[in-house]
Amino acid sequence: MKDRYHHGSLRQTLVKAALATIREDGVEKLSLRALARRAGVSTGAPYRHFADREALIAAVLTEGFTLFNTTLHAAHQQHHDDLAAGVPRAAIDEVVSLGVAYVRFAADEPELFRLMFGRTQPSLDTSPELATARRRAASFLPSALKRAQGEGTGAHIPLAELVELAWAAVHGLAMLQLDGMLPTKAPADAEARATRVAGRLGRLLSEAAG
Amino acid sequence: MKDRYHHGSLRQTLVKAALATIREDGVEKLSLRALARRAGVSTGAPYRHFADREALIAAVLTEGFTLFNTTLHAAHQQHHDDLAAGVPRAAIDEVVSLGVAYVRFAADEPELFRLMFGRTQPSLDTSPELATARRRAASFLPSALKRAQGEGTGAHIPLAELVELAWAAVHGLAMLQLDGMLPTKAPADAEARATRVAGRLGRLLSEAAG
DNA sequence: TGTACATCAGTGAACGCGCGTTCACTGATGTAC
DNA sequence: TGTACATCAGTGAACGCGCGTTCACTGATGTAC
Repeated sequence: MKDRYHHGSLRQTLVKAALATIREDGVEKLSLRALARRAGVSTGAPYRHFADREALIAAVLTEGFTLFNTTLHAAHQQHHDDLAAGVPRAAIDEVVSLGVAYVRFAADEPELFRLMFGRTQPSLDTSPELATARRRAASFLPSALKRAQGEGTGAHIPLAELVELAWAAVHGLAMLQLDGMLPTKAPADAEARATRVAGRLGRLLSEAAG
Repeated sequence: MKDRYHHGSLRQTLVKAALATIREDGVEKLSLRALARRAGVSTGAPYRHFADREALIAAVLTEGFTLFNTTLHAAHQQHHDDLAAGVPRAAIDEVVSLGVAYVRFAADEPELFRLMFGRTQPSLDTSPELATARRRAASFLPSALKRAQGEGTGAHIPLAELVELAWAAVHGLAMLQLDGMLPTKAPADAEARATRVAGRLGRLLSEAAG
């Protein structure tokens, strides 16, 4: 594989290598030359597969949102049976799970998360796959919250407002932890805090409804 | 001033120019060479005042937190009289004002805010002024929330938990708006949303207390 | 008040670096006959 | 099945860039006498 003139799957290899580099050093450090080196390929090779650096980043971003969506979807699935069975408070529990999964993803993938939710070059949003993945990521919380309203939780608050509040809380927690603004000794602390905050918010919303 | 061999206040000029550059293009684009050019001074001159690029950034960061603290302090002051007079709900109103001021600052100073709350080089935290300014910034919300608890709002929730929740919500809102994740047509939208979310959170906490 | 001198701020050329991107090329692959 | 040829992936040298940082220097400033 290393010796062949034609690599065979360079595009994929480059995206993987880019992901690894970003995980290690962040996007700023990502360079096509270093990437080519890492992939064992010449300087010009990446340009066969990506128009420029931005295009490569867009591909990584898409990959990132796909991973994120997988995580959130797993959190959703966890509650699938309870939801189907109409177990009381199943939906608000789902919201909490989504929140915890969100924060956990940020903690597990700090650089990727920062890239995904950082300053967005407008040029990056030309890719339709990326737009789709982005939209899907933004859909989990609203639909779970809508279900929660069906259970009566926060039913008196407009859905859009509920989404703003919950998303902000979860996103802020993720960010503050990434930035070390909250005292976090162990990774377990992050998880515990996410559970605590999401749970608290869920309870506040439930109480207010009753 | 431009013609003199000795600039006279180059250090200050450089920090100002750095702030301006960051506002325009973000930290990544900040280069000492460009800065020297902007200040009308030779390439080597900045090194009279800053050991390296990092040191300059630390100075800008300190400036940034000072501005931030001024904003938050103003929001606090606005409620000073009501607090002193023991007006009911004065403290929770103060919390809401702080939240709105926080989000407004982020909207007004997107790049600076990103820098302040972004990935922190450990090397940046050697400056004691910066550490002080950081600590002060982190103190407004906790002390206002403590006063709110005195009024009964969220009194049954541990203060630390209250701080986590409120800070996360406010910080997340600021970040999501910066990143364009929330539909924001006008700057006024940002302000309105901040008021809405902070107000909602305040009400949830008050209701839960009653 | 005037002079010598130390101090220190700013100069500008230079070093070395890694980058993004291009381009004429080479070598492998697959397809038409 | 074998051959000619088009296609396309990867090569590696080259261009031009801006950067951080250093250093021997020059010119201004202030201080001691």
